[in-house]
Amino acid sequence: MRSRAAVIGATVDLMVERGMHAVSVDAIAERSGVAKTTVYRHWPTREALILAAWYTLLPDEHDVPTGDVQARILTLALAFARRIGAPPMSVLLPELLAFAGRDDDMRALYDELIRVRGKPLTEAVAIAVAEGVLPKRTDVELVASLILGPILFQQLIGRKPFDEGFVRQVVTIVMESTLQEIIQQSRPKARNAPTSRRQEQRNR
Amino acid sequence: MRSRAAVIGATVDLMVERGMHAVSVDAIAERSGVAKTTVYRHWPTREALILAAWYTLLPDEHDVPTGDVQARILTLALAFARRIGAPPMSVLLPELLAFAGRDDDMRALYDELIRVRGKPLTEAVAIAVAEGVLPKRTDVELVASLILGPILFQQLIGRKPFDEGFVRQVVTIVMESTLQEIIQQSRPKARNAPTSRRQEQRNR
DNA sequence: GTCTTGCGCTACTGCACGGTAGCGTAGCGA
DNA sequence: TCGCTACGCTACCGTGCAGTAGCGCAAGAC
Repeated sequence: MRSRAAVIGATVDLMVERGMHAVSVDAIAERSGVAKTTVYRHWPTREALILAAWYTLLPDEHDVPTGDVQARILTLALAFARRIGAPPMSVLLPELLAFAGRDDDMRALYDELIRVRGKPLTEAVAIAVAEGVLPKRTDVELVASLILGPILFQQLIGRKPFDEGFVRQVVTIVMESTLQEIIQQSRPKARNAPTSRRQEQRNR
Repeated sequence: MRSRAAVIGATVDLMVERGMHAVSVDAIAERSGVAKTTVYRHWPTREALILAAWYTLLPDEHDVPTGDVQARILTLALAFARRIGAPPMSVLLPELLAFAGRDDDMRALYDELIRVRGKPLTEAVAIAVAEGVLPKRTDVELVASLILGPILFQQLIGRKPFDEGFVRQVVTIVMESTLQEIIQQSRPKARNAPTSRRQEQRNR
């Protein structure tokens, strides 16, 4: 049983270095110093091993930061930025995303990751609403997207390094926006419909 | 020369279906009805073929929408949302992102994609600034991130379908925000520094 | 002592894949 | 008619890789 950790560790390392699809069991055995046969004694297939390695990367159900809501939201946004901006996540997240579209197990793993990672922030936003920091009827999910989206875009798409000032700025803009009446659940539930046409020409 | 198009087409199809890394030359030959040897007469290696197929997916330097700036920005945001929300991009973008971190050719391809795709929006935002729709000294890149980020987040990370109302809402919030004094190039250039500490406690 | 657990090692099968060699041929312009 | 271009086809090589078989060994439990 003492070989499991070594194998999982080597697997994660190799996934980051070469990509999930390019990790061979032979390479894992060599890197970990564990015999290939022993690897197969613990996991039935290569896929199962990769999946198991991935699950060790999921966070535990959490050390939520303390302090007032504003500070908490900022802390969570900074943590998110730091995490997706550096290995292993900066490398593995796109791959996981790609595989989640094709493999059911990876899809389940991904959903779990999003669920666990997303909860603290949406909860914090909900508390902000409850405490009156954000107006009633605020669309919690929308606010989360408005905060995390730009950070994701800058770092993952723009490949810019982590920038604390940028994160602070985004959080401030979203939280302080006096147009928050718009950030509400008032829009029609119609998804993908050409119907919605409410807030057009508001040009000055 | 009449076989090139068939080969490229089959390559793109297979990339979407199986992922870039899982496309074999044998499969391409079979799918396209072109002999494997002929494939190698046009492209020296598998990698070169994959890259060539990718380059056909880049947009031409553009049909920029017309109309006033506000409408133009909205149109561009909607186009972005539609594109990344559906195949082939919904599947291929994460893979390209992953490979761009490891392969120099893919990196160059990716940079080109971002450059061509990103230009119209940043230009439109710049025009909006010039015309006074957005305040002077607005940080153009920041505004672009604030618009595209949430859309990307919703669709790619959240795996939500395209939602026109959502896109409209995001654009409206960013464009109409009266806190736009903050959306400016005033923050220090210090990247990654623990220095910036300007807009903390603004709690009410 | 002996039994069990966990592991190492060598050797092997089967297969998919990248890439090449060699030969044949349909079409087209001069 | 000649020759050139673009292509098809069959066959092949080498290699890397998933997964298996079989044997042996050390250490702790009892």
